[in-house]
Amino acid sequence: MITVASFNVNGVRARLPRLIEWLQETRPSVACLQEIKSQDDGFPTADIEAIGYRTILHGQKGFNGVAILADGTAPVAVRRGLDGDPADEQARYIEAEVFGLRVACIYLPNGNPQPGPKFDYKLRWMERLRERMRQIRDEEVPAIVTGDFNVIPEDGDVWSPAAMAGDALMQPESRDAYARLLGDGWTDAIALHNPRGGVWTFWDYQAGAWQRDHGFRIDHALLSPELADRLIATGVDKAHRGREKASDHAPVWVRIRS
DNA sequence: ATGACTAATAGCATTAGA
Repeated sequence: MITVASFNVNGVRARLPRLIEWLQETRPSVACLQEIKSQDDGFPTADIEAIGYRTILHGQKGFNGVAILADGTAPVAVRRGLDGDPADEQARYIEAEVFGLRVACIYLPNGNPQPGPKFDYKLRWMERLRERMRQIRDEEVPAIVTGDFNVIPEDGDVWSPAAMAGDALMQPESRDAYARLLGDGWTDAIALHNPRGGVWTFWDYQAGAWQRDHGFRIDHALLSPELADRLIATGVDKAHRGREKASDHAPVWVRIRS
């Protein structure tokens, strides 16, 4: 079996003890990290190699940044960044081959406040992502696109649709763009296994959101048709959100047949 | 009605997050 996990760590250096213990406790085959907030130079590669993981990165100073870790083997990078906007310098996409899978790790733009240039950037980025995902789909390979999508797909994916109504994460334009990805043949693995919703992957640091279970589902795992057939299980490592100095996201994972 | 909290920077206040 192969487990592919995704974890928005909200700063890899600030999160290093939590990240190391999560890797050791759950031992995913592949771990996709977002918001490492680190350049390649500052990434704690040695600490991660010391527990048996190899890393490839698309880093950036201060913000964003994505990485793919693999247990005992080095992921082979396929690309960093998306086509369609040469001026875009934000590190939000990395894609690799590992364990016979194509794995894309994404950190989709938040888009707040909306309307505005950040929301426009989000929607453009989603169209660029769609183009790449259509290319991957057309290769007919077992593939997973996972990470922080910053989209609440349905009202059942948020503790209070009313409280979040004005947020970029659940605007109709954001949801429609996400739905188009699924319409191209990708399967939302966590939604498939939780059809009634009510599963959260993010709880804000503010207003006691964790204690009140005021969360939403924005970290997703999308499977190509060739991989969806091999899906065994999905999960959210919710308990890790409640630990000391936790990220505001919990890790999510899918387990597939080898 | 508002704000709440956290991380990174080369800024000890500001930006960004979601």
